[in-house]
Amino acid sequence: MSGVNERAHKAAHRTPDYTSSGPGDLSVHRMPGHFIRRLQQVAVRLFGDCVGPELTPVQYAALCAIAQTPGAGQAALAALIGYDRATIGGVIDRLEQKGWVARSGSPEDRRLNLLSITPDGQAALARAAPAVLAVQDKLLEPLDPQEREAFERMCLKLLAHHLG
Amino acid sequence: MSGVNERAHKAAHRTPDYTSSGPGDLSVHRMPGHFIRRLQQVAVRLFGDCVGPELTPVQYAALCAIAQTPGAGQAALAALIGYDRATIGGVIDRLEQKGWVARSGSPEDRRLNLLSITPDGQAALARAAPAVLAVQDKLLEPLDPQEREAFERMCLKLLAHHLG
DNA sequence: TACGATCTGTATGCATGCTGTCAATATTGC
DNA sequence: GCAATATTGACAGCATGCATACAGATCGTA
Repeated sequence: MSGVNERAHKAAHRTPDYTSSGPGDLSVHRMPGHFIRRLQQVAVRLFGDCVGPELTPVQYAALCAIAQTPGAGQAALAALIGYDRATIGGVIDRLEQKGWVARSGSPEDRRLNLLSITPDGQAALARAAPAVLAVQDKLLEPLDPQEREAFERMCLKLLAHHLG
Repeated sequence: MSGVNERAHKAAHRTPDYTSSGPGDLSVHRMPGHFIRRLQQVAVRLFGDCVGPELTPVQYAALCAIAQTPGAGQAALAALIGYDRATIGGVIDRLEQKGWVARSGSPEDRRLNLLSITPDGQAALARAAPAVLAVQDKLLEPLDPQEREAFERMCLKLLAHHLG
């Protein structure tokens, strides 16, 4: 195990939650919102462990979306992956700084920053893809195939309800 | 619907994901890690909508843990709810600034900041509790009782595997 | 008892994330 | 054609989160 998020991880080892909390527990440890928070924490740590520090989950999602939707503006990109317009700016900044993404103005609409992936960006994406897929597998590792299918189906159901 | 996270929420409405993405989609929209990320986003937005801006999810969890574990230091508190030692400091700062939490040194171990909840903090906690419970319910609203049980069980299974 | 290992809180730096605001630019209604 | 409106990207501000490093304090042990 790498040192990513070592403190929070070690900390979690010291709590008895998640393995034996009793039915009378009214604290945060019984709340789905807290589960999701901790799962997000786990997923980010796994991503760092498997993919490495050169690409964050957010940057991967953005790079992926840019590759699949060439010529989109920042707002359109944010819409695609559910980010905020204010957040995506900094993400693109960092991807641009690495030379993986290029901004170019649009002649038709001078407000837009048309985004495109560079060859280096393509290479980085291809390099990271296997590890990213491995993360998804490790994440759901303790679930059997039926449970995985059910988990993903319920996640999609929740997202469709709250976002759709 | 309140205006919390309006931009990302409106953005999400414009994407066809989560309702009709085809089986050949290799993008981020098929990845459990991305689902969890979006669910976390939804949960935070629901929390803001139901509880209000005076208490964040993180602050609620911390306040809750302090109320249940009086006399714990910051590191112990962080371990209880899975935060980082470096993060909890700022959270406590803000709770202390609101007058809901008090720091006091320990005579036995002068490194420790013993944490305790104030009467105002107790009141804030009691005020927020119903809304926080409502958030959990709204979050899993689209799932029937069996699905909710299964979802929570699988979350706990995942967390026990990755943290335990 | 001295000393090294460990623990605690803090500070810094980086990366998300969201709110509110703003200027520039398009679009629409009249 | 022009005024009201909407959209876009940028910026400031606040709140997580984590890695790293540091100083003070404690603990285990030789």
